[in-house]
Amino acid sequence: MAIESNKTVRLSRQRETILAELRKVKTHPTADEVYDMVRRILPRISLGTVYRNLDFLSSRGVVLRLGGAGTQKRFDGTPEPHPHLRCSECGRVEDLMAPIHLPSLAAEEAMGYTSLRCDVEFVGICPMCANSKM
Amino acid sequence: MAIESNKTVRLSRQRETILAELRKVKTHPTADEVYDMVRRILPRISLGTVYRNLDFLSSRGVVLRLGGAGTQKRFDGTPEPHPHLRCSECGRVEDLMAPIHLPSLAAEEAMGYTSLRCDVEFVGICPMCANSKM
DNA sequence: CTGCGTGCAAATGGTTTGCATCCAC
DNA sequence: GTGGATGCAAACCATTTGCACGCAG
Repeated sequence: MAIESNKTVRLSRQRETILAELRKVKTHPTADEVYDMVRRILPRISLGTVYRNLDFLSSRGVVLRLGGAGTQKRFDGTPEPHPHLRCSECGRVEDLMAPIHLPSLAAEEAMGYTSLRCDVEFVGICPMCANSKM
Repeated sequence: MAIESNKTVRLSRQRETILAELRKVKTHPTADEVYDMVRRILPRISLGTVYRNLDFLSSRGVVLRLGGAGTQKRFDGTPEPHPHLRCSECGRVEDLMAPIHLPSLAAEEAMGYTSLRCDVEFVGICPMCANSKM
């Protein structure tokens, strides 16, 4: 789980395609959705490979793995942390357009934690779900 | 999934105990850990009941369900949103002591979302994990 | 050539659910 | 007495993993 940079990194067609597809969209797809997107290009790719590469890419900071409130994890082709807007009903996640002042922590407030980054997520009900609820 | 307040709410020994135990600790236990805590008092309680009640309580806003970056969900006996500190290695979650200015969103920035709340989570490596890594 | 990456399928593990029974109101 | 809540166990479903083969370097 630690950072190991001493292995040869290979650029397979699968890995390449997964990253390209993820960067192509502005949504924040689940692994399953990435699988669907990539399968249109590489029909024989397996879901396991998608998971492995999404893991690989996010552990290197190339993409962002969004933990979030829902069950499934979602992935973001933009590696810089930025605030998200999540619908608690349908689980959809989008980028927040309004610029937000990201809170940061002084060293003496971090309680000894290192490599700190900050996740900000606004959770609410999206217009579509608000409609279908009444 | 919508808010329904027209049903009789019953206070079972199990529900009562789960809430009491959750409020008793300052940690943010997983459902499994809550199960262990409550089982010391009600040995015959089932894990399913714990999940059902944690669900029930968090859907009513009595406790907080922390989505977070890890796999398992964690629960917080304090219902008011407040920033958390999560270790990316061991998954432990604690409250952030330093007061943080919680970002908020003006209506015109919310992109039509309603019932907005803001989750802020600092993710880093806790002192214990930092040690055992080298 | 080497060994990292893949496809496939089975295994895992947290969470949910169906059903008969129980008990709070 | 009645219907919400429980215990138990099976079902779910996203994610992970073992293994033999394939291909990038």
